[in-house]
Amino acid sequence: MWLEHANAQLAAAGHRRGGAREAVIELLDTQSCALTALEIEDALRGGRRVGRASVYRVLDELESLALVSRVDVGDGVARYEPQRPQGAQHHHHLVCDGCGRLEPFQDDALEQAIRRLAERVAFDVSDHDVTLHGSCERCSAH
Amino acid sequence: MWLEHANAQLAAAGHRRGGAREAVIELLDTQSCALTALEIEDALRGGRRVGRASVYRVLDELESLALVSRVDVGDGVARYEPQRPQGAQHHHHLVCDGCGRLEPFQDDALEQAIRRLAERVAFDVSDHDVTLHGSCERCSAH
DNA sequence: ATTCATGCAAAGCCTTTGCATTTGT
DNA sequence: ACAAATGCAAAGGCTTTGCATGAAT
Repeated sequence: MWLEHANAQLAAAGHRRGGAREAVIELLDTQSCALTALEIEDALRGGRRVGRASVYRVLDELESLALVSRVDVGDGVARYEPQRPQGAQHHHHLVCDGCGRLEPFQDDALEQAIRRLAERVAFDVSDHDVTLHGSCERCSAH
Repeated sequence: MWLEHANAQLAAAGHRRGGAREAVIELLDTQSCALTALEIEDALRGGRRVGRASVYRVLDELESLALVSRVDVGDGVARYEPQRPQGAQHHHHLVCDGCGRLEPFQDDALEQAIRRLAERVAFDVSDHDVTLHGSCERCSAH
């Protein structure tokens, strides 16, 4: 679904197809949460190897077409995840400051609060990120 | 107010006083929004000069005592701002993706949504960040 | 006198860029 | 054939670390 959407958008934007980009898109399509560039490179180690620079370049293209969103949870590493059409599977993240675990969540009340907020500020808001920091179940046990 | 609080906490944690840290704390105390390490270093160029490494080390100490909070708006640079007691002046950020301008905002409905959300998730939530991306008035004009 | 705080320079890490090569159309 | 896509290596930028010096108690 997202894969087809992404390919269509890329074609419409006048991009040629290429093996590296195809591999990155196929991988992202199977993910529900965010991956770092390095994780993507590693995950592709088995199949179609993709150079690190290409991973970054592909992610950059995809981001500029709003096909992926960049997530920054504050550890200095950028993460990327598919941005599905019509906001499907739109979510935010819980980050465990103990072990680094990343977990997605959805919350309608939060989204509504943000929509209302976006209307009253001077900015033309196009996107938003919410990150909850804390300790996951496992780390809290200690 | 925050300055005193910060110094008290540092003393309680067994830290000695030092010129570099004092300078950083005094600067942060006058700020209402987040600064990068480099901005802090530059701002102190006139008075008590502080080495870059010291800026980072001081910020790190302050963060681990929850005296500052680290804000990451997605441009790959860490920003720091005083975390005042009792959540005073607690706010989040609007980021202009055009010019990089950073603007704080407060919203009670948003905070309430996050409080409720924090109760129903498996994590022990200690903190949260909200970033709205978009275009500021000036950039939207073009 | 000890031990912590600081500064400088070097090292690290993620990310971007330059350039030659390969690949798609 | 032409231009875009890719890979490698080098360069960049922010942040951290090592080590010697200075300051606080």
